[in-house]
Amino acid sequence: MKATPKTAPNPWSGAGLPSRERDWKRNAVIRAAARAFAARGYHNTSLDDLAADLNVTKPTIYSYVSGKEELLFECFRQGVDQILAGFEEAARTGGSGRERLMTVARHYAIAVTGDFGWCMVRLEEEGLSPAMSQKIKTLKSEIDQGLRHLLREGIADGSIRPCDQKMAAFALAGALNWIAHWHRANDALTPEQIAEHLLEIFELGLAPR
Amino acid sequence: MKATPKTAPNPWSGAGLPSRERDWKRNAVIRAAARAFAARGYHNTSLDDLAADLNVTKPTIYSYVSGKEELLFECFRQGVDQILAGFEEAARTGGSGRERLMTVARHYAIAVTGDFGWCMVRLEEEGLSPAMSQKIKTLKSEIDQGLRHLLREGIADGSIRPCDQKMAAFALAGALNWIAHWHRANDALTPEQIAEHLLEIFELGLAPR
DNA sequence: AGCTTTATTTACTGGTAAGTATACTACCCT
DNA sequence: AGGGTAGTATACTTACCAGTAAATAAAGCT
Repeated sequence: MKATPKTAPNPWSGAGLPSRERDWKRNAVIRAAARAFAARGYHNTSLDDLAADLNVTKPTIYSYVSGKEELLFECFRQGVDQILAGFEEAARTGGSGRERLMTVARHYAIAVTGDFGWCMVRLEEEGLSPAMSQKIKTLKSEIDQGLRHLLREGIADGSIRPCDQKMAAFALAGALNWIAHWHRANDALTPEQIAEHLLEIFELGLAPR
Repeated sequence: MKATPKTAPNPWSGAGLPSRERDWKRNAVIRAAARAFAARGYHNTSLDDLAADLNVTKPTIYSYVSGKEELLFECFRQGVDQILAGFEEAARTGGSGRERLMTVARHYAIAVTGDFGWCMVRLEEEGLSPAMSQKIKTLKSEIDQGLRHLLREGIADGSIRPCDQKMAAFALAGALNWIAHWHRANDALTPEQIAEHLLEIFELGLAPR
């Protein structure tokens, strides 16, 4: 269990620390956790490991989050928030259903390749408290419903071919989530480019036109 | 950690056990492990839990497999084997690239919704021994290459529109793997039907024709 | 200065689970 | 029958790790 390379500056690095930075520190903890979970997996990352990454000891972490589960959930939520922001932007910018779907997909790809992508995609409810499990399901379902809604609207406005929205939403989510499994930070393609390519495949299909 | 309901008959249930059933028992262990991992997650399933599912004690499990890691790998491999069998069948039956892709997708969907689906899709190399990790990567890559190959051939024979094969293979694998996350055993759709629906989306695309 | 609060550490607890040494049991072979 | 062998169980060791109690240090206030 070696320390994750920390690219972002560490708030504990120096000595003098302005005091209301509590939130900033909390976020640093969450971000470091997300990186560590992505690199080593949730169960293979002990809070002592994480503390070491941050040059801090375990009880310090407990002063920012209630426990490991909350840490995981926060990572999950930050990732989901980025995706939900995509839906909001799509609603703001408007356009056809297909165009809005593209906007969402772009945000989705960025979120999924970011620090929180792993937590978002890989987090399962197994072994988590029922309350937590429920919150996660709700957020996941929100994304699913958002996709279906966009598909429906696209079909209504003629920008999307009539199709099984449930299946199409699953296919899209699957393809987008899967990016987290194969994308590497130094990949030749940017998340935006990946989103473009994937959406092109979904739009045009595999059969010759 | 309650016991997984065992639908398949348990080879220890009775008393008299024909002796050469060693392989059958080993497979029962692996299958039970796959079910338990899928239900409760790998890290949340102790070998004692698993042993209890089988009405046996932990050392017995160790007489069939070398440890938890091997157990996991066997589950993974059995799932992958089903998918690879799909490629073989596709090669046997022939047809256009697109038709063969459909054959593979059907097998894929069946594999992914089966007992070993979870292990196959969710297994990551984190925290596994390097040797194991390598074997897993190799098998995964074999599937990926198979998909790309089929896409290439489909493009060559004109049954598939020219497209980025790498991206298309990732999109397909993602959508197919994702089935394991949302499909439930009592789902209205059979794996075959799911494969049909998904492939239709991929073939025709989302844009109106 | 001294008193209070907040941030962080050192040192511990309790529980869980992987893996193992050893003993027991039952079948098989001659 | 008696000795071997495969399979299974009991009971243990070892390690790890989430979470906590109590102590210390630093910053702020009056």
